[in-house]
Amino acid sequence: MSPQPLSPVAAFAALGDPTRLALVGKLSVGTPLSIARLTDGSDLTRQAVTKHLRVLETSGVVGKRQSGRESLYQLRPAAIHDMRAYLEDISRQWDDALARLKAFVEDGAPASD
Amino acid sequence: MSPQPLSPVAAFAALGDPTRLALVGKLSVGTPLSIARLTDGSDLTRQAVTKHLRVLETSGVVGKRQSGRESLYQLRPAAIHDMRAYLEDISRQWDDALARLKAFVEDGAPASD
DNA sequence: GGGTCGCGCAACTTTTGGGTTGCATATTTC
DNA sequence: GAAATATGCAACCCAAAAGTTGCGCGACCC
Repeated sequence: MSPQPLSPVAAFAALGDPTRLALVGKLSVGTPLSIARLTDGSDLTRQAVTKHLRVLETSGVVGKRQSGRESLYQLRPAAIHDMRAYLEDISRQWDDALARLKAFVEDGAPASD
Repeated sequence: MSPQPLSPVAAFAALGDPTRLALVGKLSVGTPLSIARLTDGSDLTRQAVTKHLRVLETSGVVGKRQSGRESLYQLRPAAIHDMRAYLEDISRQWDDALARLKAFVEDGAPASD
């Protein structure tokens, strides 16, 4: 079966490449696509695309399914969701920090514990 | 001034490294931190950290400010926000696609135009 | 069955990235 | 002003990533 989302790092790294992000874009339309299909628009070799897909699959961003002679790839929204959650966590921490700072400035040094 | 968020690709790539993601984590507490401060926990050289910070800055994830002899780095929530928005866009496209598929299955082929 | 289509594997080349070391320089501190 | 701090810059090293080519093989179409 497809690997569950691993580290957020791997997922971010997976999207941190123009080719792979483009692939994710194509897959975001929902329809499972074959390697040949995914290679079409690009100016890369099928092999290059294959390698990128492997990276996306390993990081849990996409899933692979075999259908006859073709390998169909599909987006895994769970991975996307996890990344979003991670970023939201960072945002939240930041907002909390700002809120504490604001309180500190307005109320004058509150008890620190 | 600090560069505005560039491509989402650059931002994702910036977070796609354990060291840099850790740096972002440290900076998410809100307090601006110097390079020496950011290097403390790590087992890397200050130079290595400096390079990573440069990547984070170039991609717009963090901002740099000079204070005397030290360089203070700070998170740029706008960049984080942009990444979230990007991921949400992908999620939305996916959900829409699924909804269309569901409608198709339940209602039987609706007019396609 | 023969031709074509879609892939996988392996070997190899070329960039890019992560890290280090060494040295120079501006700021602080005493 | 001397010592200590906090950085910046440049040259280098090594490993990993991106991409290509060549070849073999199962799946499909007529």
